Amino acid sequence: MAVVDRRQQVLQAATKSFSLFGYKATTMDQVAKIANVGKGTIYTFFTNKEQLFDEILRDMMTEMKMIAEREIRRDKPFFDNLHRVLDALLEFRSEHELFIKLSQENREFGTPQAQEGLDKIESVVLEYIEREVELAIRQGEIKPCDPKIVSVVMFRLYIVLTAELNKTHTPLDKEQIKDYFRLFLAEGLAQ
Amino acid sequence: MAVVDRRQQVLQAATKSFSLFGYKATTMDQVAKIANVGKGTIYTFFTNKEQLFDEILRDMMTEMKMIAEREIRRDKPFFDNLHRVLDALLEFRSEHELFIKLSQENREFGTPQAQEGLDKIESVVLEYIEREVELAIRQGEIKPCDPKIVSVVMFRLYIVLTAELNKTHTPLDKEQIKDYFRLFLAEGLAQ
DNA sequence: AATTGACCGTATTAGTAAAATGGTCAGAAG
DNA sequence: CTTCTGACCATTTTACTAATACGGTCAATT
Repeated sequence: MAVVDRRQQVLQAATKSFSLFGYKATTMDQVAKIANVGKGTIYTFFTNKEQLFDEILRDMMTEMKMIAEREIRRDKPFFDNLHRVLDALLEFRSEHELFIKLSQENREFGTPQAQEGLDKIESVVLEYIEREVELAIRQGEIKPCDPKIVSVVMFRLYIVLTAELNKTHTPLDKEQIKDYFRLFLAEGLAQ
Repeated sequence: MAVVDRRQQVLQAATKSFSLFGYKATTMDQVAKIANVGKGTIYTFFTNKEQLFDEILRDMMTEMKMIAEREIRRDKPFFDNLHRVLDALLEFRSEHELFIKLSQENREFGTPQAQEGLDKIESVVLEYIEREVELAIRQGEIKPCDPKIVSVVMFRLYIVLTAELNKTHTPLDKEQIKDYFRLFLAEGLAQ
């Protein structure tokens, strides 16, 4: 069995366990067991638990970035691109599971590593959105505004529509999420 | 000293303590001391700590409702009223202090009573916004949409602009908050 | 050379005694 | 008699300690 395979096995097992049980409740013994690997093997690829977690987050963000890049057409309007990226991201439930589990762990236990992980994801996503918003402003596609504020609002709107709303409301389907994104961000409520 | 005065003293002292230290860190001995009252006196007006807390929340919500009612002119447009109410509410820092302390307590310690209190406030506010949004839809002032979703989004937008943003951004002043409220809710970003 | 799991020191949890807190009420104050 | 109070009680929370679990290592094994 090649080296890459074992490394990948560990990575997959850890991703599964972090998504299922969160950071704290995931033990290295457990990861080794799921990966069908001796515990020591993990430490030939990753210096420690935190670094393993970090690598998973990095991979997740890389994949999300790839999804976004793949959907963005520079010749198309900003809101077209936004909806296409949104659409593609909404298909990737696996990324969301880890994100949602970390949110939950952070709320319930306040695990610092969960908080740090979420902050890292958020800052990367916000940076990305911010650059796109800046571009859209320069190209006159959207009104002049502070990209920092707009990116935060867009991100929170995404969280509200995909996750928070589900506590009191039946979950929205993909089309509804996109419709409300358009309503609030593009058109506004006013008749 | 009249009965009402003592009751009011207790209420004021408790509000102060809850706002300053949160629910859990507020002891009945402390409230009695601040109010210059024997501990037993508190229990002549309030059955227990939770009920005292509840009454304070109720008072707070009543005052917020009064502020809203005072600003709403039924003959004026929806967004006019929205901005006037927002403006008036943003002036009342005292209400916000308790709200912000409870948010913090909930995040840091997960005190159940803090969570319950916040939920209560949220549900009352959401109900209020929902009714207003329904009315605005019926009068054709805003586009047809689910009032439940719109009220949640409006509430979260308020939280983001007044509180969450301050972690990474210099706090917005009242005018900026109103501007962004208009931008996202009324007009939309699209040129 | 790559892999492993028993092993080590430290961090977390469970268990318990001590302290603090919510709530009561007999008696003091008016 | 009515109002108010703080010492008192039962229960919860905290501080301390012993037991367990965990992250990480490395000599032995494949």
